[in-house]
Amino acid sequence: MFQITDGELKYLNEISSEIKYPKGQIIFSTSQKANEVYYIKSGLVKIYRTTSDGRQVSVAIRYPGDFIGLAEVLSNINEREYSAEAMDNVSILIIWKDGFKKMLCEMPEFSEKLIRLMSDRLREAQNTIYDFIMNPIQGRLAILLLTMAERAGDKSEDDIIRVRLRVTQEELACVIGSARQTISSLLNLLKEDGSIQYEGREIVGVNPNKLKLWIQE
Amino acid sequence: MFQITDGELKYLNEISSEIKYPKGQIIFSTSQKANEVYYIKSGLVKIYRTTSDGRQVSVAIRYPGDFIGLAEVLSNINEREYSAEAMDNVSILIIWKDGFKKMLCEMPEFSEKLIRLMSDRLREAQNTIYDFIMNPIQGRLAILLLTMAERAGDKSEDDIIRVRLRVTQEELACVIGSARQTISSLLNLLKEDGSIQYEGREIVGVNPNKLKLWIQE
DNA sequence: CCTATTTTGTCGGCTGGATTACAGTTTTTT
DNA sequence: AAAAAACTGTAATCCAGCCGACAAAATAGG
Repeated sequence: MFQITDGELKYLNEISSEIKYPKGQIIFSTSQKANEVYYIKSGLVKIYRTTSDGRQVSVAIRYPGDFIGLAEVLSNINEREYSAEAMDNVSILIIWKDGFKKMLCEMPEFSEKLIRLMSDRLREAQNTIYDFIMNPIQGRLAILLLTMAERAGDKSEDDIIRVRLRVTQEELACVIGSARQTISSLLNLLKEDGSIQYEGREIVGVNPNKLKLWIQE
Repeated sequence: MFQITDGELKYLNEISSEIKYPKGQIIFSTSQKANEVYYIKSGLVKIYRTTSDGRQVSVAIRYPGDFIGLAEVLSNINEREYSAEAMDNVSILIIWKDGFKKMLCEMPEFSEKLIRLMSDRLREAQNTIYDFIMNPIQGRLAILLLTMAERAGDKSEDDIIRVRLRVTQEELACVIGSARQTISSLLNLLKEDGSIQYEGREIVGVNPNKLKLWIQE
């Protein structure tokens, strides 16, 4: 998928400043002015909206190497539609709109790549919609854990992916539109089944092949 | 949102050929080669995938003025991930990949607009995900009818939107991930309520304000 | 115009998963 | 180290909405 080149990263570094957000900190939130985009150097970020009755609904999780806050800036929308929060200690480059747009003009290959990036994200979002329709909760959870592991973990020699996912059940529930208690039982089910290695409050390994058995295709 | 200029349309006409598809005809389908994009001149098109057990799941509906088949071409994917079917009698321009990419190079403003288009679509898809999590079936149905009316209907002097939506309940069910029978009762409920005007098998008018009362925000 | 096919209405039964409730556990704060 | 706060496990209850079944209506096709 999308990979930034060294040259592009160098350019980015010049026009941006690096900020570190501790776990739980809000990076931007709904209806703020959308004057900048961000590039994640390390850590996980959740994109979500808070509903009128106070619940959170997440529509995506972003990983190191991802841009966030792009959609509003590229659509020329003034206000953020979603909020972003650090799920970890996160290190981020903040890039002002004008600088970013200038970069797009000066580096046409980057601009081309950005079309591909947005296109990839659209396909990803459509697949999420598809998965929501097709899969009951276990399936959605399996898909989520699988993608999180693939993007945040290291493949080891056997086909188990080693990770260190410190995510609360509440957070998982928000992403797949479910209740915390349901996640609790399901995680233990997946653990028994050997689909995931789940120690204390941390997921430390997932077995993709076993997990996939839970997913409706 | 995205609007094509006369100049762009003229260019498109030169590099494309027009095809008419009767209702029900498949325009492209999953795992075919993705060598072209399409521009809808008239009619509605559903983007969907057929599941292993034969059901259809729709992830979007596209309207006149929309491109379809873009994501695979822009992501440089070889095979279609979704299928497209004419929901009406549809008139479409078919534009070959090479011609389209050439157009992107020759018309940089168009290329810029395309980024905005993909960005709009991503936001739209994210909102769909949000709505799926937040809304029970009535809400999703209300949202669907509202967007269909807004995009395929004409606003009349009062705030009722006049449309002519000949869509089966089955098709609506596929889009919101529900069962046909449920749609049947809900449509009649919305009709009684005055949210929609529903005669025979056709939706001929919707009242946005009343419909919105069914939607969780 | 008659027949075959597709679409719609309706109605119980059944169930996945939300909700409520509370106790136990781990982490953070003081 | 104690107290507070945040997170997790489990169990009982309840209901939105899926499913199956079938009759009625509309459309299409010959």
